[in-house]
Amino acid sequence: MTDAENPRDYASLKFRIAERAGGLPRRLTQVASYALEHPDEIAFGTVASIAVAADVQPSTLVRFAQSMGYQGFSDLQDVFRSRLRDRILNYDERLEHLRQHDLNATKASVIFGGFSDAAQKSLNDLREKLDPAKLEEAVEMLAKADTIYLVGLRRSFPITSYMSYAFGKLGIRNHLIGAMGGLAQEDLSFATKKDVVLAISFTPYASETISLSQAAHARNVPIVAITDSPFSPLAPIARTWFEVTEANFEGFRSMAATLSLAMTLTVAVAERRRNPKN
Amino acid sequence: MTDAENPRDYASLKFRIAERAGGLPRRLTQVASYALEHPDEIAFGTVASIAVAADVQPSTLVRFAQSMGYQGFSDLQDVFRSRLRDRILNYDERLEHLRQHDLNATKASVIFGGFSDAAQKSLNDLREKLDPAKLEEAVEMLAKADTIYLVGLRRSFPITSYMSYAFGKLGIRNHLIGAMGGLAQEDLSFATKKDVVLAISFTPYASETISLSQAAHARNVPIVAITDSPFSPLAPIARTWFEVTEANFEGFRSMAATLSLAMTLTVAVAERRRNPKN
DNA sequence: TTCGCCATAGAATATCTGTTCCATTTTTCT
DNA sequence: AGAAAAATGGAACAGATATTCTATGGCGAA
Repeated sequence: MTDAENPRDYASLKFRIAERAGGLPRRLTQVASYALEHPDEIAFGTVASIAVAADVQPSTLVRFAQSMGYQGFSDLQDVFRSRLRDRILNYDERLEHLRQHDLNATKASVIFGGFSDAAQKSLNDLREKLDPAKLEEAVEMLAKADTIYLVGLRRSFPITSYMSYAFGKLGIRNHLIGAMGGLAQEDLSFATKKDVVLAISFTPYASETISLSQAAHARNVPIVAITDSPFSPLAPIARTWFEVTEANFEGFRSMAATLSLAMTLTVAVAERRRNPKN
Repeated sequence: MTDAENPRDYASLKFRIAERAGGLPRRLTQVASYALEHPDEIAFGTVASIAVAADVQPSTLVRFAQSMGYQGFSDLQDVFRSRLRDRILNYDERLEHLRQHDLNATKASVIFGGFSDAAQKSLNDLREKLDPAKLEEAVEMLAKADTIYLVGLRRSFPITSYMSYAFGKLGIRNHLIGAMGGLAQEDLSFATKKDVVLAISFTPYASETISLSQAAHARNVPIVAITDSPFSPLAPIARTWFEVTEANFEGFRSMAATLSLAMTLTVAVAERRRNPKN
């Protein structure tokens, strides 16, 4: 079985694992998937600790290593360690690697680079200017809300739909407005001043998002907004609002920063509800 | 001596070593300089092997670790290892870290930092391992498709809903499956081999996404998949698939990398349709 | 010098580590 | 359904590991 030649670098090993995993016994498959998912654990852990984490017997780990063609677990572990060594050590090589990639870069991979850059830049921007006090205020409002109404259309809809999903999982009552049905108006008209509207809209502001928010505002429903400019129609009516300017590539704006903020609000609100005040 | 709180991250430790190295006994100074010069030896080696390499006694290494405020060598070694494992810091570690530098860090802003780090890391990971050839193949398939069926539920739904929106704006015929209505099966059953299914699913794979994709595959509809492991049920049925592993913070996975890839596919497909072949 | 103190070397030790082995269960094939 | 083969769990074991301990060496102060 030991093919005499077995992978000494992580990439080949990963390939071999993926290749053989199909025809492997149950427990060994379990190890295989754990290994690919937690390579760092394999690199630094001990047989015992990994066994616990992967929920198998220590002996299974050894058998797995052997079935991949190694003499024992330690042998296989070396490969996982080499991955970490190489990664940090050759930072220069990494740049070189990127530069080479650029040479035979396809159109699509250039686009990917562009979007990734835009995402990174957006994240860095928001990190610099996000005001913790405002964040705190928004979390407080949302945590106290009876029901959270999520308003976002078009480009913002993925954000609100994510929040709705996450809030749902966390057991926080929420209402996703303007999904598909179209009868958004109806839903939002139930909102009272004990609820909170979280409105998300960017240039060019979807008119429905704005009119819905304004209507809610007219009925004294407090509003938290995420938007991209002090001139946004959401700014004047929101009790607190965040300015998030996403970088764009070829006219397509990133959503990374907004999403990061959305996740933060979601989790922080859940956290606040668990231990209020503080 | 043990200052009760001693560095748990490499940067702070490095600083402390440099700071104290001056007033240290001969042998300990020797260890200090060796440690700073060969950090990965410390991370990977054993007390015995490092002792030989640094030309000191094993016990000296232990004394060094203790003089830096750690309980023993293993304790100090953990810090050197943390440098290599690019794990996202968890909430407690982050709080601890910020306590020293940034005093007015609120709970929510700590969370925001965590999500931003997770997003950045995910993007970097994907940048390194995304294969341009695969990307090209997927773009080609999608560009030739009659209709693109977008399949993604739960956590993946924001992604597909974004793509549906963007494709729509670009005039590319697409069908968003499993939105809200629930009659997803119906929609997808119209797909033929001239269409393409773009399926997105991550652990734990939403059963409906999987069964829909399998049904389409059985009818010879080509599939492009975005998933997180070679063991994903989407991998074997997809004609081409992308492995995207998002970093997570406190159990909530980032979506930044997936989104970046999704935007790339969208724009690249539109581009390809405008100038085909190329 | 002589004393006292700290640093060091190196052996001793108790713990932990990877590996092996065998009985038991599960799967496969006839 | 029964027999053979494979896979698994769990304990046993030999070797390696980090740490502790003690004797020795070096150095400054009186």
